Amino acid sequence: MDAISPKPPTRIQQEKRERILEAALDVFSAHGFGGATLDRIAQAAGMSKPNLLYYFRGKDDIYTALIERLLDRWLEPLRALDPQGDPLQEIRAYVRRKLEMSRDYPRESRLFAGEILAGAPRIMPLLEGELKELVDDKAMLLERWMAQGRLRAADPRHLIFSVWATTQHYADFDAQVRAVLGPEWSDEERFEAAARFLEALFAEGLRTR
Amino acid sequence: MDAISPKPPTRIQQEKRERILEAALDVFSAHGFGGATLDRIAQAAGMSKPNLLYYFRGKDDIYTALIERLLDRWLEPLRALDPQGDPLQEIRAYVRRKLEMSRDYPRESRLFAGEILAGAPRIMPLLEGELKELVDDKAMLLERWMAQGRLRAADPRHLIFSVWATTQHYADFDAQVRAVLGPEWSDEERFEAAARFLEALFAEGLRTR
DNA sequence: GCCATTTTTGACCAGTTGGTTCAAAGCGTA
DNA sequence: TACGCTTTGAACCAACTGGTCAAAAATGGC
Repeated sequence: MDAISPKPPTRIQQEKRERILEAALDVFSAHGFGGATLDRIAQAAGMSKPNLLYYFRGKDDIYTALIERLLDRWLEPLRALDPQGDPLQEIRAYVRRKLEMSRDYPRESRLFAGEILAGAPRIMPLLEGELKELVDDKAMLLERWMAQGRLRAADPRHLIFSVWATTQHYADFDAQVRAVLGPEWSDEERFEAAARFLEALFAEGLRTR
Repeated sequence: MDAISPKPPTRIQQEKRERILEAALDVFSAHGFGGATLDRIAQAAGMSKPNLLYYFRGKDDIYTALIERLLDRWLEPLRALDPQGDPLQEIRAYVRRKLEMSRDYPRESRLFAGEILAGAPRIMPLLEGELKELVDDKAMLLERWMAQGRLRAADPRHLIFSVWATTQHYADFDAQVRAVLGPEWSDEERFEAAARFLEALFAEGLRTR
């Protein structure tokens, strides 16, 4: 008897769960939790609804599985902030990595944004635990850099917020960004212009004179 | 016969519509369009559902009425950017006003964010029209200031995006901000710290050396 | 090829949703 | 008081929702 893992998932189970999560990411990120339906997710995954419910207990189960899997990847860029590196270069690299994530994983960003927008009812413990600890840790690092005069003195947590806000904006508010810029900008041009602007803003805004 | 306005709305009609919109703002901003129900809005407005539907044609009608009414107030701070003023002071004031709106009208901000997040299906024409025109206009003003050397050269549209993103973050992602900062910050302290940080970031980031 | 297990599906269900019906109840005005 | 118009709510409806069930199909070890 194996109490911990009575039945190791088969290859087909993993594949199907993966296909479902991929489809659910599409649907949830486009319509929100309330606007998404199991039928739609099942159709997008190319299977029947009962079949989908054979692999997941229900709508909430799929949703939470998606979000939990997300958080790790989402925090990776902040984790990579290196205490040994040059402060301004580290922040610049952080901004760039975060912006790349908005470009490469916009659906994930929107899913996350929708959850927070609704008050984060399903992941509040994660935010108050794992996320807060990481931010507290990196805030201390930033404060150290500021005390050493290698970075302009400023509230480190609000600095982190502003990086999140500015970079995720290009995924979460993509519709607005496109509408305002007009159709004459390609995806690459938009990304490059945003990267240039944000790197300069933070570099100049945080450089000690 | 009055073709334009065959029946001027009575005082009671205006009051009831107002009460409904107020209640709908509560419900829509908290649960999103899909998650909101007419019953809930009717209950929040203190009336029966058929009564509510006597004043509005349907769920969409309420939602669009809310959003359209919003846009004007939302753009006011950007409109107030004064060509005669001092560039850095104008931007600083713009950031402060926008942040005050996040503090004073968080439900409106979240409603708007939800709409954009879903791809702005109902207000895309407004974004491509009114909003784009205003941004184009103010971008020219910023470019003029930059050409005069009164502001660091940078992409003016992405500058506007970054002001939107950083300030609205405190309304739209309020749940996350609170979770990360912890309970020991009062609303005023949070707002003051955010204002200080953002004003400094943009002032230093855009100042010519 | 046989059998137990896993995977898939069509049919179905109870609850909720946006929206309607219609008759009763206000309400201003003469 | 009597008349028309506005306002209200109980009951109702069709469509859709998340979720179930039992039986069929596919799979895999022997």
